[in-house]
Formats: sequence, structure tokens, C-alpha cells
Amino acid sequence: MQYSGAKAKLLSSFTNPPINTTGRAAEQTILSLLQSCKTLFNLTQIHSQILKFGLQNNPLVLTKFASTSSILNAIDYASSFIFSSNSTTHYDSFLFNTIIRAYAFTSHSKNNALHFYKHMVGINVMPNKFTYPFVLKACAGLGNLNLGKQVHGSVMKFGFDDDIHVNNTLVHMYCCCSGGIEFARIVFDGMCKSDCVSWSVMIGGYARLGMSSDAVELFRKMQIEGVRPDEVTLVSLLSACTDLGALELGKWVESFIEKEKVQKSVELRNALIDMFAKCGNVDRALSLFRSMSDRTIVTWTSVIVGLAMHGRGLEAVALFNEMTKSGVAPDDVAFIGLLTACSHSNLVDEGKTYFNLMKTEFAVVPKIEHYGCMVDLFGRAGLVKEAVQFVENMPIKPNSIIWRTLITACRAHDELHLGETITKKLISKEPMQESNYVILSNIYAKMSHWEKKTSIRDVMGKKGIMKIPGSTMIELDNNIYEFVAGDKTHDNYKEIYEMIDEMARKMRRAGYVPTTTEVLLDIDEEDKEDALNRHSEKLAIAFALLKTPPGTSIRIMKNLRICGDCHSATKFISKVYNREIIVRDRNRFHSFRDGVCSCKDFW
DNA sequence: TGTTAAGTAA
Repeated sequence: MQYSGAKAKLLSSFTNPPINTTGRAAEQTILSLLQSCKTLFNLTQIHSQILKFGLQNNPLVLTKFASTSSILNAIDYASSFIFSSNSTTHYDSFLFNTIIRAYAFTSHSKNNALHFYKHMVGINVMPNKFTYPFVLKACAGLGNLNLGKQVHGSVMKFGFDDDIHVNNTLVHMYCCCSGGIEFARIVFDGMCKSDCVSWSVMIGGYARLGMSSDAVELFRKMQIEGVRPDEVTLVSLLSACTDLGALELGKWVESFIEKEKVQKSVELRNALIDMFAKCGNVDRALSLFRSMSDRTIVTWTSVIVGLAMHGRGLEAVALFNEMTKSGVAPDDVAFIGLLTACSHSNLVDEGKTYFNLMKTEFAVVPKIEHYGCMVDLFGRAGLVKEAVQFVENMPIKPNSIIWRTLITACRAHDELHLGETITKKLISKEPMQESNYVILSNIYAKMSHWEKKTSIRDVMGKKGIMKIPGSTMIELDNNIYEFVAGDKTHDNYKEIYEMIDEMARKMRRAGYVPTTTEVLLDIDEEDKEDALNRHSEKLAIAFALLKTPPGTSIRIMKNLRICGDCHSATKFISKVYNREIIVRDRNRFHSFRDGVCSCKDFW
């Protein structure tokens, strides 16, 4: 490579170094080399120059060296000098901050950051207020709560707990450690000064942990206290809206952005797209997407996933092709979206093709999730043999999700004995997982093995298996209501149960037959029907029918997959009450209208 | 002789 001008001159002074230079001049030479050339020179050469000049313990040189480039080697060289040094050279906080910072920002070396922090304290170099944000960032990356608490102790000991930056990073650190969220809130509540970043960190912490109601609640408090949210706050808030299915709140965020002229970063627009897609308004997501000229892989993936969830697989595939043509390289998440789109829309050939292209053309190594998508693709399409073969030939050891996907396919396509065998194997490996027993119970129901089905309940009771309660959420008049099966905690519960009875009568007249085999309980048929009628989604629909004007759409969100009976019942409800009912379950959207579901019963 | 904090996709 040819260099000209100043660089060429420096390069020549480097290859023909002023050998006799000593002291201040040598220091200046090295510093200017490091200053001007950064990554131009081979670090090993600079290293040998430093040794030649005897500057290996010079704090200035080391600091410059460590901050010279983002190349980890530079930091490693600098840090090895410090550790190998047995001189009494005094290194100041800035040198350590530089090194800690470099390590804290490098994904694999966060331990080194802590290492240096401890070394620094050990040789009596005082940390300053700039030190802790770096150290705490490293702690956050490591997610080690005890380590974080230790550093928190030092922060207090050295009296930096009145610094807003330090406190903000403390809150963030606790948010990133498992089991740390309560500590985060304690620090947050105890801060003598707080700003938009403090609130954003805390709201973001709740949102990432799926504590979405807490995130929304804290945002409301932020509004009351008059702190202006910025685009980062709103990304976290939108993520909470997405999780809760809170479309109205999401729309409010969009109008807030316009009204308050919040900077519309790509991340913020991506979050809006994701929110609209997952709150049931995929067309709004699409139009936002079309209006963007600075799309990232996240933008594309968000709409592809959104379309997949709505069963619009062909459009998702078309968008994927448009994306690759426009020069955006697909990553592993994009492929998960694409393959999900194929499996939810019965596009077996397309799915197979893209799975192969993934490796050959796009150099994305398939992960267990991609294999899972393929098993699902075959399984849903009724190709159980292909699914089994695929699992047998997988280069990765199948996990329990793969097995459950396969079992679900067996159950749906009447490979009941195979399903039973695999489920029993799975239960022996994973005896505390409730869903394994639910699947087995459903298989026995389909086989009419009622005694076996009944005995499952005893087994579960003996093992003390925790049930994940099904719950359904609905957003009405700026409130989010949550229902669980058999819920009687709601203010209007009497009205709701009367409505349930009315719904049951009208549905029966329209030809609805309850699917009582879905009930796990050991009770008689009439009680089973009663239990089905109290499923959380039916309670939420009854509540919505009571509280919203006739003819308007009803949107509900379920935490698990919608059960077969509720799916069939909702079709009848949509017809009898002339309502569009949009259900978001764990996997996808179901849009019921006039007795038909948008998923065409393919789910 | 200087440096610091937060966010999105299955």
C-alpha cells in the first residue's frame, strides 16, 4: 500500500527510527506515532519500539497506546506492561479508565475490565467519577448480581453515589443482572437527582424483563413528574405496548412523537412498526415501512415477522426477496421470520428452498431455532414422516422445543402412538414441564384412553407441577384488564358470567358443540363445558361485548395458544354478535369475522 | 491532563 504526505513521512520515520533518541524526545516520537497513525502500523512493531526506547512503564505512552485504537491487542499490550511492571511508576486513574473502558466495550473481555478495576484499587490508584460508569457497564454485561453489589458498595464507600451518571449506570447494571430489578428500583427511587436517562433505564429494564405493566406505570409517573421522554424512552415504552398488545397506547405514542417533535430515530420507527404489526394493525406497519428510506435489517425483519403472524406468508416471502435485492443481507433473525412465515402459510417448498439457500447463498449458519421452524413447517403441513426424518438427521442435538413441535404434529395428524412414545421420552427428561403433560393428555383424549388421561392429573399433583395459568388481556378506555380462567376478582364479574351464559345459549342455537376433550380435569361432561366457558378468552370477550358499542371490533391478547374449543367458539360468537374479534395468541393472530377465522384453521 | 450513562426484531 502506498501512502503520501504526512503518513508517508511518519512511516519512514518509523521504519528508520531515531535510534539514539532518549527521554522526552523518545516519548514524543512514540506519542506522535501513536497519535497520527492509529491502526496504520503493526502493533508489534510499535511494541518493539516502545521497548527499545525503554518506555514500557511510561504512563503517557501506555495511555495513548491503550486508547490508540479499538484493536484489543493494543489494550492487551498496554495492560501487560502494567502487570509486568515492578517499578514504582505511578499510573493515574485516567490510564486505568482508558483500559477499563476498552474492555467494558468489548464483548468477550468484560472480566478484564473488572480485573483492572480491582488491580487499580489494589495499588491505591483512586477511582474517580468516570471510572464507575465503565466498571458498571462491564458488570451489566456480565450480569453477575453479586459482583454488581460489590461495586455498588465501593461506589458508596468512595462517595460517588451523588453522581447522576454513576447512579444511572448503577440502575442499568441492576436491571441487567438476574434478580436485580428490585435493587434497580431501590437505587432509582433513592436518587437525589434524576433525569430522562434515569427514567429510560428503569422503564427499559422493566420492558426487557417482560414486566410491561410496570414499564407503562412508571412511564405514567414520569409524565406526572413532568420529565420529558426522549426517543430512547419511547422505544422501551413501545416495546411494552407490543408485549401488552396495547394498540391504543401505542397510537398515543405515535401522536406524542408528532406533537412533541421527538426525534424519529430508525430505532424508534422500527419499534413503531413492530408495535403496529404485533398489536394487530399490520397494514399500518407496512405503510410506515414503505415510508422509510433508511431501513435496517431490523426494519425488514419486523414487517416480515408481522406478516408471518397474520398468516400473510406470500407477502412475507416477497418482502424477503425485495430485501435481499436491495442489498440488505439477511441475518439469523430474518431467516427465523421468513421460515415462520412459510410454516404458518403452508409454503413447504419455499421453506425448504430458503432453508438451503440460507447456508449456500447467505452464509448464515442455521441454529436450533431454524431447525425448529423446519420441523414446524413439515409438521403443520401433515408431513410427519419428513419431520421425523428431519429431526433424526439434524446436526444439532434436538431440544425439548423441537420434540414438542414434533409431538404437536403427531397429535394434529393422528400419529398418536408415535406422539405418545416421544412424549413419554420427553417427560422422563423434563418431568417438571407442564406442557408435556397437557400434550400427553390431549393425545390420550384423542385415543379415547380416558383412564390414562385421568391418571396424568394424579402424576402432576404428586410431582407438584406448576401450572401456567392462561390469561387474556384487553385494552379498554386507557385501561388494560387481565382475565384468568374462572376469574371472579373483577368488579363486573356477575354481569360477565350472565353474559357467558347468554353467549353459550346463542352459540348452541347456532350449532356450536363444545370440544370437551380439551379439558384436562377429571370431571363430568357438564362441568367440563362449564370449565371451557370460563376460559380467560371467553371472559374477556364477554366483558368486551358488555362494554363496547355494537358492531365495533374486539381485540384480545392471550399469553398461551388459543385452545381448540375457544377457537371454534369465537367463530360462532363473531357471527352471532356480528363482531370482528381479533385474537393475538402466543404464536399468531386470529381474526374472526362472520364465523370464519383468518388462519383458515391452519395453526 | 483527557474520559461517563439508556433502546428495537422470533
